[in-house]
Formats: sequence, structure tokens, C-alpha cells
Amino acid sequence: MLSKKSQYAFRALTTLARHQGKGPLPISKIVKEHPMSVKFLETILLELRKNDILGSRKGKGGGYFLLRPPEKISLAQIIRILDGPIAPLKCVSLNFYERCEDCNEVSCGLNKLMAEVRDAKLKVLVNRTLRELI
Amino acid sequence: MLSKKSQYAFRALTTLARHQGKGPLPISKIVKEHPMSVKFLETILLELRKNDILGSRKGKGGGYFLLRPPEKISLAQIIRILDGPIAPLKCVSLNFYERCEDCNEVSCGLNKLMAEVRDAKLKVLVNRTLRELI
DNA sequence: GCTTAATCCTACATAATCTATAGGGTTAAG
DNA sequence: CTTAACCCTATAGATTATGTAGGATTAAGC
Repeated sequence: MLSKKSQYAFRALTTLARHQGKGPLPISKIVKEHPMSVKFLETILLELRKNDILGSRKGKGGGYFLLRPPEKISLAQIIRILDGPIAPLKCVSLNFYERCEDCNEVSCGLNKLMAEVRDAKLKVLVNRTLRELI
Repeated sequence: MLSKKSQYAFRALTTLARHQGKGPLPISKIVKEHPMSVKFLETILLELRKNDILGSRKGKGGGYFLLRPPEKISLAQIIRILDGPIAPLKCVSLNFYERCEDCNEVSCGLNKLMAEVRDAKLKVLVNRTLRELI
């Protein structure tokens, strides 16, 4: 399940995508379109900025903006930043790999099937971008 | 991400699937193959029994057994019982549907994309069964 | 019948994570 | 100098995940 963080992020990103190329958009404007806690959204957008999805400008007239065009930002990138692994198990994660302690990866049937699930999810999440969200 | 509950369940179910047709298998035997908390596994198997995946026999010589052959038990069934929805959002869940409060489902672009993710996951999880886990 | 070994039931404890808030610091326009 | 914005980090509160406890019930086999 998507976290609230990711859900809120997608809403805000939709607005930012529609506003793309028109300069920075402040949080105050975003929450007018999508009612939610300003402070919570702030931490979310900050995290997206630290991960090079968003840029920002401080001070009056400042705000956030996409660093790339919407069609270059996949849903997978956003979800990985805010929710972590897309794979159902760390031991088959491409970006958050961790070894299983108590199951042998070679003989474990589950990881093979979960790798299939991972690929099925990625096929959608990598190819779908903010463009499709608008 | 799969919960520990589901992970433990799949390990136990693998053992039960291999033992299928040979009578009930007690928890004590299962944990010998897969070291884990007996009590925790007990609650898991109980939940699977209440959801008609497993049968049980009480008393000495008792234990658990699959109610159907392994190839008739999909991974999706198990995950839904122990982890809930397979869809990334309740508003696109087939088995755990709940209306979104603060987004319009008709115009919301996210739910369409998340329905695609759901279908991609289901395609694997419905067609893969305990048979493939052995 | 008694012993033993099993499931059944449910409440609770503990830990981890998610969600949200707080409070101030920094920056820049006008 | 005022105002409006982002920046940073800690922490509170709620929820969920994980695991434990303790006994009740059942049935086999001697």
C-alpha cells in the first residue's frame, strides 16, 4: 500500500507538473488545490528536493518546481524516495537489497516469485510518469 | 513489502505442501525445518485455518494440513488473508475497497495507474501457487 | 481413566513505523 | 524592515507489526 506521504506527494507533483516552466510554486498555493497539512507537505517536498526531483527558491516569491519535465519523472522514482523498496522482499530489491538471514536465496522459491512481482510492478511504475498523472 | 507473517506462512505452507496427503503435520515438526517462534506460527496457521486454507486435527497425532492441493492455492489468497489488499490504494482494491475521502475517483489520475499496478501484481500472484513454491 | 501432545482462543506486551506537529532559522523581494 | 517563502531537526501521537502468555479443549494410546 502507498503511504500517505506518497499519495500527498503525487497530488502536489501533479500541480507542480501542470505549472511547469512558470517559475516556482509555493506550498501555500499547492495546499489550496489539495487541502492537507502545510507542515507535513513541507517535509515531503523537502525530501523530494534532497533527492533531485524538485528544485526550490527561498524567500518571497519563492517555491518549488520540477527539475525535469514531467515525462522524465517516473512514479517508481517517487515511490522509492518516499516509501522505499518496490520489491516485496529486500532480498530481491534492486535499490534496497539486503541479504536474507534465515532463508537460502538459491533454494528459496519465494524470492524467485517475488522477483516476478517486482518486475511486474516496475514495468508499470518505471514507464508511467507524472505526465500520465495530469 | 511482505510482512513477516506472510513470509513465515509461506515457509510453513511449503512444508505442508510437500507433506500433502500424508496426514496432519504438527507445528513442532514445521518449526524444526523453519526455526521461528512456535506461538507466532500458531496464530498464523490459525488464521489460515479460519480462512479455509488449512484444516486441522486436535489432540495427539494432530496437526495442520492443506484443504486443497498446492496448485489450487494461489499466493494472492494467502497474502490477502495475512497482509490485506494487493492493490496500492484501497480505492482500487478488488477485495478491500474503500472510497477515497479527499480525491475524486473519476478525475484522479493516480487511481488509474495504481489499478494497472494492481493488475500487474495480480497477474503473477493469482497464477502462481504453492506448487511453484516447492 | 490418565498422560501426553496437540490445536484453540484471546488478551496483552513490545517494538517499529507512519503521520503529523512544533518551533525556530535562513533567505530574498520590495 | 517587513513579509513570505523555504530549511532543518526533534519529537509527539497514533497505528500497525511482531511476538508472548496462559490456559482451555481435544483426542490417541496405554
